[in-house]
Amino acid sequence: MKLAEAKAQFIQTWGSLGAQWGINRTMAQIHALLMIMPDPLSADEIMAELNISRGNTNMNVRELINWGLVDRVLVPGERKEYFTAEKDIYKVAREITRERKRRELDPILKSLEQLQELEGDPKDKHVKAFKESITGINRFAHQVDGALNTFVKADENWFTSTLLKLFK
Amino acid sequence: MKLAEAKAQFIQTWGSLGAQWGINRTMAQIHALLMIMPDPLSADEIMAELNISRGNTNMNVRELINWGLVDRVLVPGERKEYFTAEKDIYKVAREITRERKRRELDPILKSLEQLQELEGDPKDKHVKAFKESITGINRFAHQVDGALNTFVKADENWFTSTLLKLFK
DNA sequence: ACCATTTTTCACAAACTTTTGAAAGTTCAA
DNA sequence: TTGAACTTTCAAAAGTTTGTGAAAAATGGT
Repeated sequence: MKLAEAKAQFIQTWGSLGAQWGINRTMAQIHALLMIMPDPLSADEIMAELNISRGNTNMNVRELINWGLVDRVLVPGERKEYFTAEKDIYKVAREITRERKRRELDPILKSLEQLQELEGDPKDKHVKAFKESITGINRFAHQVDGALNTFVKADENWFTSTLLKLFK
Repeated sequence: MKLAEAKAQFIQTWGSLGAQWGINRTMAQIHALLMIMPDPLSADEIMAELNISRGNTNMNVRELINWGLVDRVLVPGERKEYFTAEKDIYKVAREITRERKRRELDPILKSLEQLQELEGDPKDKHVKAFKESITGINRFAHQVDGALNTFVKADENWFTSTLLKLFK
């Protein structure tokens, strides 16, 4: 397989992955492109590589910067802005986890806490079933929250140190 | 908070959660409804509770059955079909994980294996950067695959006892 | 201050997804 | 075999998301 072909396949695979995860396809493709490029790219270069419009490029690059996945790079003596992506996939995974947790899990935890305050006859089987569901989901959500917090805070050696603990 | 209100809030929260995760909103709402109801519901009852059409109900209930999240229940002496959802959230999480892994992670692993076979001058920095990216992502993807497999196969107490200890 | 270059915005168009409801299909008891 | 009860299908409508490109705004060198 040639580089150009492999690049195209990777960009397209990462793109559909993003789409399945509720992330805009173009955003994921720009991210893929920047991850495999050794040097930063300008907006025009991204437009040319992916065949997308200026507006689209601008919007999605900005969103990637919001997520903390892409950085602006200023090349001395150049007016243009360049963009680059974190290449360590573990760091990328942690950034994405942190951001999704904040946007998705945190609001759910809040809603679940509220729902615990349900008043009603505990002998009513509808009330009972509801309370049991919410309690179970809440407990699970807190466990996930704890695990994700640990992952987000973990440093590079987390996996290694975890393995060590396992074998003790 | 009254039961009806709490129910509505839960259904709507679970629904947006689903939407963010690339699952159809109605499908997630039907799932939420069935999780909190003590007894199975018929298609007509689902239609009435959620204010949706017959076709929509049918389509999404079938999809939930495909995912293994909802079961058909036949009530003796009744012609109608009833539907019920698994109420143990850990089982639900495992079903969803198994299904999403199959649909999403497995194809990515395949694509990554292919991309490892890239030929090209190892001194070319583009080739070098690409290979390094793919190798890192591939290693990470395999770790995730392993972790998810363990989770999917786990029994009810695995999450609490093992994972929690690991992360502490 | 001016102008050339670059970035951002935004109204609209295109593509895609979801929902509806009526019609067709199936099932089963009599 | 019939018809009432129920389920499934499907084409069209509604809704949502994404992408475009031209215009406006910002920037920085002279």
